[in-house]
Amino acid sequence: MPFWLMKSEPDVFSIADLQRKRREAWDGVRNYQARNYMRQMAVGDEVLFYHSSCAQPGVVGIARISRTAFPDPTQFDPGSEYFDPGSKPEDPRWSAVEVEFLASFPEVIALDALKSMPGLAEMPLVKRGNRLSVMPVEPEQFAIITAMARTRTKR
DNA sequence: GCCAACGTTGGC
DNA sequence: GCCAACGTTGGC
Repeated sequence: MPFWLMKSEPDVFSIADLQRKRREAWDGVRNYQARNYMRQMAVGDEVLFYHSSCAQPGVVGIARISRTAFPDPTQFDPGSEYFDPGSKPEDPRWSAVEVEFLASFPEVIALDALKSMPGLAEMPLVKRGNRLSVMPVEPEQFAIITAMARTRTKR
């Protein structure tokens, strides 16, 4: 089962928001590489939920894909900040998926901690200058991060 | 708020 | 198709 990591600014949409709403469309992605990854997602894929552009950036929980890629409605909405006048309804440029809440970690797995793990060195997330907001995660990497979350819970 | 890194745009 | 200018991301 494939695994992914998706970034969200908690001021805009946090893991607590997802927990409360249970399911939410993941829209507004306007990067082709990220979009292409979203189009590869399958129902049941697990997602590391990452908080970015905040006081403590890091992985904060787990979500699950509950609907595969569909045309992102915000691209056709002139009132949306994600409106894309170049995208045509007959040939939508941008995709969204739907995610479902699975778990919220009791503590943030901080970016610092992720950077210090040798097994995570190949993740785009920890590489300098990388800004990708949706990325695949190797099963081994997913296991390391969820184990970090469990270790923290026990202390 | 700063700024490095990177993606996109648009003139040529 | 090149590439400079510009905009955005995201950690700090």
